[in-house]
Amino acid sequence: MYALPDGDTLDLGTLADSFKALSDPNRLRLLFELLGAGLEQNVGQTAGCCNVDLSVVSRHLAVLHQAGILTREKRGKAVLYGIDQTRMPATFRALADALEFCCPPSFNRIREKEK
Amino acid sequence: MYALPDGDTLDLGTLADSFKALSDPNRLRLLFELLGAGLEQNVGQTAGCCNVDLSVVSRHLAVLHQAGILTREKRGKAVLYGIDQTRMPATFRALADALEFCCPPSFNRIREKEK
DNA sequence: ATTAAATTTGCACTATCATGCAAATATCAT
DNA sequence: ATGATATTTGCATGATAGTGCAAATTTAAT
Repeated sequence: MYALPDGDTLDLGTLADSFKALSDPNRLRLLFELLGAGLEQNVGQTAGCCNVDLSVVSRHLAVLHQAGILTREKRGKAVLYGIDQTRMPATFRALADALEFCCPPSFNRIREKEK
Repeated sequence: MYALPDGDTLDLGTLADSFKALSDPNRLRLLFELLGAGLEQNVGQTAGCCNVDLSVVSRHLAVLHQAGILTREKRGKAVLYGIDQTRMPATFRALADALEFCCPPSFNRIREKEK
């Protein structure tokens, strides 16, 4: 559990799992596919972005859901995935802040000069 | 190459590599160690956060540097690592925006109702 | 009840990764 | 040069991950 400057608190294991879920190119393609669509899509529809077996897509989407990145909803015989907006946006922003405000203003500039 | 709403452009392979670098608990510990310090530290100093061999820490820090997350500077017989503020903060913010603004305002709320 | 459509699961295979230990390398101090 | 300190590299090992294919499962339609 890590406390961030803005008061947010991050669980390390959970965070690592989220990043692991995002560490595969095909999973990133699936995420951007859903981002571009702006709507929830079923497994077959999102599969268009990736040149892999449908079963692989199914597994990838499940991983992204498990990691809290996608929502999942059963709708008849289809399964709809969408962008989960509850956790990741805030997490990304907290990390951006942490990286930017951790160090003295001259931090990276000084390093550049010394190269 | 993906274009984001705010005009930023993301290379998928590079992004996947960054996330992969952040997908290991010990590497996250090292990152937060440096964040907490707020200063550049050498390998031995950062190693305190992780109960692993020093060689493992050395490799982890190298991975984080390769991924553009840490800066690396040789200083005498020591190697100093620090937070690299050039790319990741902007990337995290762009992703946060993309996730938040991709979908209609009611996106996740509707899903909740239907559960 | 059968059939069709969408998704998941089991299995096998290959590749990559995290780790520890020992040896090697680099740099500084004496 | 010798020795000390900091880091890296080679090697082996056990674990995990991405993938394709075939079979199983679930749900809707006829």
